[in-house]
Amino acid sequence: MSKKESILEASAKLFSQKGFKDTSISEISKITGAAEGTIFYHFKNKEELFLSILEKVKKDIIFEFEQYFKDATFKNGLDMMEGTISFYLYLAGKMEDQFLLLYRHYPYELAEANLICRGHLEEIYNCLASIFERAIVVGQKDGSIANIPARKTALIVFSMVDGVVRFKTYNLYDAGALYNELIACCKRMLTKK
Amino acid sequence: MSKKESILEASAKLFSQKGFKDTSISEISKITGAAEGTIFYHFKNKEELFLSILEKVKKDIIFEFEQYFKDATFKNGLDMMEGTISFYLYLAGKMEDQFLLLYRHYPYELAEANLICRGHLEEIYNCLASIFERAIVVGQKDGSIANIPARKTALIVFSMVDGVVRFKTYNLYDAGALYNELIACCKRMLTKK
DNA sequence: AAACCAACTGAGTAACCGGTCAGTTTTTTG
DNA sequence: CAAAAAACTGACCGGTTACTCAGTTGGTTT
Repeated sequence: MSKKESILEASAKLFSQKGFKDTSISEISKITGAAEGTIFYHFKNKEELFLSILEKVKKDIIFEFEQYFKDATFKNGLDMMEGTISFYLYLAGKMEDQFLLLYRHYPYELAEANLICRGHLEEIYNCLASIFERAIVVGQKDGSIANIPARKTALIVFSMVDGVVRFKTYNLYDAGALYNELIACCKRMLTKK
Repeated sequence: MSKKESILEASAKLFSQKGFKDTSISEISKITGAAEGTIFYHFKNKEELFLSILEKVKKDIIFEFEQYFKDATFKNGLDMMEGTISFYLYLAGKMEDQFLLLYRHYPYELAEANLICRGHLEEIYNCLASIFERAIVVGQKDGSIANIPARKTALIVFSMVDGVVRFKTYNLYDAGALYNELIACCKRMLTKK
């Protein structure tokens, strides 16, 4: 692995686990074995290093969902929603560090001043919301999901699933223990009476 | 207002809006007009200043809910749940700074090392989860809510509502625009088929 | 072998950080 | 009013921060 790659990898982990401000360049230098100067040779400054990491997170998340839907088949829209939630929870575990980065405040604070950062975040959330929305639209066509506002309901399902993942992140509750109930709640929410 | 109170007020706002690490003692000093030494006269160190703020947040949130339930009357458990969600969203707006503080990572990181911090957080979340749970239990007795696991479902409703508030906090979606749909989703989730 | 160049180095810098402390001012008490 | 206590001050300190830059390295081209 090149020095640049190892800098990206190490700082992604540190930014996720400790936060942007709490991660110093000297720490990244020590872990990677690269001199501090090397870090600034590859990245103009600390902020640009962060943006490179965020861009990778965006690409990785979108890629993973694309791969999942490429091979997956569903009985109907409701089944597709169950699969989506299930995969989201799986991914939040597999890509724990990347998700943690998105649960921190720094990206959203930076997004207020930096258009590139804002663009990455909007792409990520738009992609995720659209995935949930698509399942609802499909389900409404095949009759497995009730006639409810697709986009708004998608956002609520998304925030529900994401909320459970966050609780786990903060060590408040175990998302795994809530899995069955989460799916059951979601089904009651989406199906016809 | 005493110097100590103005230090607490100003630093609560700054810790919420900028984060713990990004708020310097000199900044608190400038805003309050208190000398830096005065801050350390009233609070042993920066961490203890934070704990004082967190304790106040805990007391305020619990007090607000107590006040609400003291005067409120509900038709049944489902109505109680609607009132609870509604009040939670109202409170998240009214006490925006205090909620923002709880959405940051610092409290949870500190909680891993500091038992007092952990205690405050557990009290807050336990209180909130119990409020949602109580509405479900009441609803199951009067028949307005289906026979579903009360505690687990309460956690899911809580994380759903909280997730929507967070999205608003991050300027991703407007929680207000989702209000009607949130209540509708919750009703479908809780009522019998 | 000489010239070239991207990759890399780490000592150095100015700014800032949380925290201390000896001393001053204000308030309370006897 | 005087003495004691509490509140307050800001210069000062050692340590850390992001970032710079003059110089070195090692592989490729001519």
